[in-house]
Amino acid sequence: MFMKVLVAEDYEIANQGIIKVLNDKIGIHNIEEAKYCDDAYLKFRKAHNDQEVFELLITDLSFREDHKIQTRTSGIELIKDIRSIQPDIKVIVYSQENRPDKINMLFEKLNINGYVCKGQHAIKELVACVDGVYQGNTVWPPELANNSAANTMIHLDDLDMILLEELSKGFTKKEIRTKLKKQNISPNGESAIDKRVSKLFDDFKAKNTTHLVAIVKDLGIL
Amino acid sequence: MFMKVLVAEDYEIANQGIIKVLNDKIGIHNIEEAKYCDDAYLKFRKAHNDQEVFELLITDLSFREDHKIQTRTSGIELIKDIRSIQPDIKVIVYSQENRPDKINMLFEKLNINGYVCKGQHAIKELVACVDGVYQGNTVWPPELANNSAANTMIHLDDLDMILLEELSKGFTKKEIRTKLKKQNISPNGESAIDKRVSKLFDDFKAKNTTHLVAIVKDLGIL
DNA sequence: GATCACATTACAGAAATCTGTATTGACATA
DNA sequence: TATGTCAATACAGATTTCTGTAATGTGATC
Repeated sequence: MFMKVLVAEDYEIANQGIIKVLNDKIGIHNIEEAKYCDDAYLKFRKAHNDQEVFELLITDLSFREDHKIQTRTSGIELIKDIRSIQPDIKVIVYSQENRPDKINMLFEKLNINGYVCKGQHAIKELVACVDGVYQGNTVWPPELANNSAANTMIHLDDLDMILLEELSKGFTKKEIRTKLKKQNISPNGESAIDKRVSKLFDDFKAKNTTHLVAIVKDLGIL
Repeated sequence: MFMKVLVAEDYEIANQGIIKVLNDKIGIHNIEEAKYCDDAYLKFRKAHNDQEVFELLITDLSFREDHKIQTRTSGIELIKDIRSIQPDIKVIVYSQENRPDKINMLFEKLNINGYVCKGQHAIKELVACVDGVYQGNTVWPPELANNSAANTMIHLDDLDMILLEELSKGFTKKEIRTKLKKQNISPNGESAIDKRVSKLFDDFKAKNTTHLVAIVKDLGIL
């Protein structure tokens, strides 16, 4: 089993809960906790420098902001930063998030190893997840495993994401086209962009750009 | 002090945490708990019918959905339903939400008596809040009390909310105008609507409708 | 009653959106 | 090589957005 684990979670109670589960149900005792992303990153760096690396990171996604100024404000940044130094570290996300698109994104873009939804059965799920990840598996939350949601999901490529992002920032399609040309991203023709956006309308059943952005915001894609 | 309290919160751990605080720190022992809004409503109704009314409701805002089909899915509906039967019941919201606009809305529209943010100092805040509410005060979370945020906040009236809502659903301004006329909501002239939306652009520093909707979605106003 | 401030309304025009059709080029397959 | 498919592109138009100006109405104040 994992020998050394880092837990990043800002709510003290949840943090202690995770540690207790790792202790009692799995028998992991070498655990460090952090209430802030930056704090977690520092502990990770120290362990890495001391050649006593963490084998598993369990982290929340959203960290409440308070008086302490943080350079990292979300678990996503934390994961990216840590993985850039130690690519083989296993990562389990423990979060409130239950939107399929977003969870899917975590597995696809960040290559996380497991996901546990905060909720009524979090303890059982967490134990199963840690076990599974230790055995080298990718552990999806039960709500999404074998679920058509992940398969029938609308696939958005980088250009789609750029378009959604820029549109939500209020840029016109002409402005976006100019930006794309500057950055040598193709396609960047007028009609190609129009068609892409129209396809997004179809995918999300949106009536117009405003509706589209509202929908993807609700889905948590943006 | 309050003699009978109803706690609605879907996470068992948090639920127990609230009860423990009420027990240990305030000395309230007649407490009922509910993990679902509907369940909370039923317990409320039963107590009301039995003439053993609750004096205080402590509720979360968001309730995770699971296999049980619920008619009420948010604390907001629960509060409205309960207040429609027993208008003088005191209500404290205990939630993750930390967006000033939304919290402000709870006080203004729902007339809640207190608000406690889930977080690092929730215990202390909850105790102070229950005390304050018992003394007849309205208790804002410390982050917002005496804070300019509440005062400098952009004031949105019903029409503003309708416009934001309809725009986010992808309706054109012409369609919205027609709707407003049908429902006898004024103003509903072309230019009045245009001007309202333009004012929203100014308020939220939005470039266009799409940008506006993205901003208010991020702020949680929609 | 006169005046001022303010909100609603009407109208108008430039810009952007959205939806078509038609053409071109790249690529895989027979 | 020939063919079919798909994406990118060009172009066009009808609709909507967004921003002005000007006219009208309403309510408060002197």
